[in-house]
Amino acid sequence: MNISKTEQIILNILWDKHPLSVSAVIENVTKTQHWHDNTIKTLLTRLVKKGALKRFKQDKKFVYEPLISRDEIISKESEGFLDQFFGGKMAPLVAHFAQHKKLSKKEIQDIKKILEDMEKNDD
Amino acid sequence: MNISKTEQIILNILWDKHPLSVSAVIENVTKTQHWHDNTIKTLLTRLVKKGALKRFKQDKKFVYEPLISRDEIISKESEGFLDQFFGGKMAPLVAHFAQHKKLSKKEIQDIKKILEDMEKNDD
DNA sequence: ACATTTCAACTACAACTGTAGTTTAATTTT
DNA sequence: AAAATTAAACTACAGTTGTAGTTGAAATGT
Repeated sequence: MNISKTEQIILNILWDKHPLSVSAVIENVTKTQHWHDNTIKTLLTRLVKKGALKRFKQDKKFVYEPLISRDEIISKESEGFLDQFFGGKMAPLVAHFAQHKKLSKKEIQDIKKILEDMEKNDD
Repeated sequence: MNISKTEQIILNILWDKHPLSVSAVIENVTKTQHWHDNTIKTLLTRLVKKGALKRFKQDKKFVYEPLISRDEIISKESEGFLDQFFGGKMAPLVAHFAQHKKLSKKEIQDIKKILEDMEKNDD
C-alpha cells in the first residue's frame, strides 16, 4: 500500500481522532489546507479503496477511521527515508539537522535523554 | 522542483561521483535496481528537463552531473518528512527509532557525540 | 564504404495523483 | 408531500511516474 502526500494529511488527522464524519474531516483539513470539499472526499474514498481507512454509518452518516496504524506507516516511511538520504543511519540525519541549526537547546536535551534512557534499559 | 523516488536513486549516484556517462550510471544503478536500460535513460532525461541534472559531451558521449546539491534536496525532504510524521521535531523521530530498537550502541554514541559537540560550539 | 554495434531521441501507455465538477439519493424544513 | 439542503456517488481530466519499446544517428570494425 502506498500513501500519497495528500492522503497522508488525511490519515494524520484520523490518527489523532476517530472515527470522524466527512464534515469533521473537512473541517480539520481545511484548517491547514485550502482544498475543495470534493477533493477531500475523493481522498477519503481512495484511502478506503486502498484499505487504509474503513468507514461505516453512524447516525445516518458515514464516519471514517484508520485501518493501518500510524506506527506501521511511520516505520515504513522512516526507513525508506533514512535509506534514501542517509544510508539508513540516524547519526548522519542528526548531524544534518545539527549543522543546519535546526535543533533547539531543549531538543538536544530531549534527544540525549531518550538516548540515555535507552542505554539504561538495555536489553 | 519535485524529484520522484526513482529519480532520487539516480541523483544519489551522481552526487557520489560525477560526471558519469550513461553507461556508467546504468552500471551503478543496476547494482541495486533491476531496471531496464531505457528506464534509466528516461529518468536521466527527465532529470535534465527538470533542471536537476545537466549533461554535456565528453569524449563524444554525454555525461551527466547534478545541478542541485544533495544538501538542498535533503533539507527540503527532511523538513517535509519531519513535519509530516513527527510534527517537525527530531526528538520524536529519535524516540521512534529508539523504541523500535533500530539504534545500535555505536550509533547511540555517535549521535550523543554530535549533540555534545553541538552544545560546545554553541553560537 | 558497408555492416555492425552503440548511442541517443522519440514514442507509448497504464496507474497514480491532485484537483475538482456533476448527478443522484437521502434528510430536513416549511 | 414538495422544496430545499446535505450527503454520497460517479465522472473527469491533465500531469507525473514507472516502465519500457521503436526508430534514427553516430561510431567502429572489417
